[in-house]
Amino acid sequence: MSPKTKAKYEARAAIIKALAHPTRLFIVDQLQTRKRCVCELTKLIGADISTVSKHLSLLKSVGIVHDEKVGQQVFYHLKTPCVLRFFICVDSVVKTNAEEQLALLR
Amino acid sequence: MSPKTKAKYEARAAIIKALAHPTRLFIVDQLQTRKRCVCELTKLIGADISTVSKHLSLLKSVGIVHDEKVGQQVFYHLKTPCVLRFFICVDSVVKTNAEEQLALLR
DNA sequence: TGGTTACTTGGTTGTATGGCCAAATAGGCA
DNA sequence: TGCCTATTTGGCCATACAACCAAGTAACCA
Repeated sequence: MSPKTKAKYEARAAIIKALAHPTRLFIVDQLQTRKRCVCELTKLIGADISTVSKHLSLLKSVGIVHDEKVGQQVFYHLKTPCVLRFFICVDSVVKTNAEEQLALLR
Repeated sequence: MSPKTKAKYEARAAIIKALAHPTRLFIVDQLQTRKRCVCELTKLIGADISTVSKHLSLLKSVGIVHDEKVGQQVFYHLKTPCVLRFFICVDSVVKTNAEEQLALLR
């Protein structure tokens, strides 16, 4: 693989890696409808606020979300809604896997 | 997050995680046109064959690729081409990031 | 059967990640 | 100013990942 090709796939992988965590997927899903502050997401997720903050800053660093400070709160919103369409594909893979598992038991 | 919700996002994350590596993204891209054997992919990638084999087995374990033994060779093919569409979105994120970087320099 | 090729698996090592706690920063309000 | 709330950052620890090498398995061929 040439250095140029490698760089291309590394750039892509960095973004996909940012999505490759259950909590961050949940966050993206929650931001689908509207922007939310860190405190709200923290309540929904049920983890330490520092953990949630780090997940958000990772999503922000790769350009998936954007943040906006309003008073003391920081609101995050989804910058690239196209990632949501991917979930449909992912869910179809999950479903197919489950069906194949079932088929093996028959 | 309820245990059920958590399980849903964990299942999704496992699949996305499998894609979150430059080599595996390259493999998926290569399998887009046709199935390929491990030896061919190994040459294209330029890593140890054991490394490539492990990447393939990970992709297989989450249901993204499928393998087929023909003589001594094992051919892998893409089972879920919908993942390719995601790359378009990912590339748009990469592009937007680059443009924003440029804008900052102006 | 013995050797060669293709691939997988096990072992080891270094590095990255994710979680929490604690401390630092920043904005509002009394 | 001083306190309270919201958020980020640093430190620490446990776990997971990726790479290579070496050894094991499987199919073909002489």
